[in-house]
Amino acid sequence: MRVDGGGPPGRRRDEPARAAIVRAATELFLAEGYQATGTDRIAAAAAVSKQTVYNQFGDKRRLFAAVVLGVTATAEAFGTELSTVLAAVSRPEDVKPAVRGLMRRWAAAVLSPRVLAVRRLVIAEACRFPELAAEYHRRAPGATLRTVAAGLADLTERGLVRIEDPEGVAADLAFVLVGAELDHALFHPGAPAPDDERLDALVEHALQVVRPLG
Amino acid sequence: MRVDGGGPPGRRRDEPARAAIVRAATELFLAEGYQATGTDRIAAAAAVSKQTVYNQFGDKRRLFAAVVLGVTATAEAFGTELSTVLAAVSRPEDVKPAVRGLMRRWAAAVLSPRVLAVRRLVIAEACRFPELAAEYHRRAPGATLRTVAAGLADLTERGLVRIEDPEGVAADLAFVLVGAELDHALFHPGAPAPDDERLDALVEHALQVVRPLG
DNA sequence: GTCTATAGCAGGATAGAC
DNA sequence: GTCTATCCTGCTATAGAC
Repeated sequence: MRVDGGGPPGRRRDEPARAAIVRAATELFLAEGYQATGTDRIAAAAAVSKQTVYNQFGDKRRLFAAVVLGVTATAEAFGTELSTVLAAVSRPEDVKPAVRGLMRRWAAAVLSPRVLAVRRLVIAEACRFPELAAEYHRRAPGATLRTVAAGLADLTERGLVRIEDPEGVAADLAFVLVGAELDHALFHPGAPAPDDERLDALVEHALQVVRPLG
Repeated sequence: MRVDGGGPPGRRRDEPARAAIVRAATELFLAEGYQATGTDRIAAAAAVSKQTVYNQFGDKRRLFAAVVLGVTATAEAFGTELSTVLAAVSRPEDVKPAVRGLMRRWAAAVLSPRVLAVRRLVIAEACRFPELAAEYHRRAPGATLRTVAAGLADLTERGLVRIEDPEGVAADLAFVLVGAELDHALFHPGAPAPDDERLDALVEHALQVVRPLG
């Protein structure tokens, strides 16, 4: 068990180096890919020496793991935001607006250029980093899906909606909502993200198709 | 304009070399990825010299393009099969079994290990080969979707079903059918393909969710 | 822990004989 | 067109001084 501040005072000084390396590596990996990004360029972008990278992470694979697991933090933050929104619903007439807003932010997040780039990166290296890919999937898209399912189950328990299979409905909702756009975007990097009108249309369409919420 | 047989007789003899190289490169790219596969290993696997690879394709990028466009042939064959099946439906009571069979084969194809590997490969290189990725998407998943939409429109015109938005229904059908499995499989290489029971369950679920076909 | 310098190796692409 | 042999560049990872 480690207690913050229990170590020598100088120890916290090396965190900026690690953080700078992770930040630089994240941007480069997302832009150029894992294999095409040399440790030289990562070190230069982080303004440290190449050896510092190896001292901090041991090898390039572990740096990659740190990068991938690092970007899941935003997904976790998004998940807690989702559950907060759904937990705040108390009247039946508030369900629909809340779900609408939730889906809109969900779609915008999944289809954002950065999240798409992360998906491409992890999928690209899934064969070489199978456990890492599985862990990313569990932490990011999987966690969001489970959060939405839990929220729907909670709404059902509180009598605000009537959904028998929350996991199934959450999955249907997700893939009717963003499936086509996500599929297209993965193969069209650089294509513009959906604008506000498009996002609204996606939400309306999904609510129309997935009956228990329409 | 080129006429087959118009060239010197010896010309057709170099097609086996090209084909062998494409076959070998396809297997290696799918298994190891584009960047991780050296031209040396491709040449060895094709039982030709490395120089022959460069004589035939100029550089590695063009070989990659030949590989990716080559694997779309099976998708095109699948598309013609789909339209044949739907065009053969003549009685209203034959629609549902035909659609069921179609969806089953569709799901099995999309979730097959080989097609998944192709998806990972093309997505992995989408940033470096944007036009190629777009062309693959147009020829393979896009073409299948358009074929299904055209089939649904044809069934509607012949009064066998009543679908107002064939493109939309085809897309919803596709992503409710395979969206979750596809998403999971892309991040879990080596995971077993869905068995027959699972495929049947996917089909039933999709038919239940997408109303115009249930 | 951090730097400069370098080992060791594999990659894509080419030269030149046949 | 096909082969063998080679060039050169870039990579990951390490050595050794401070």
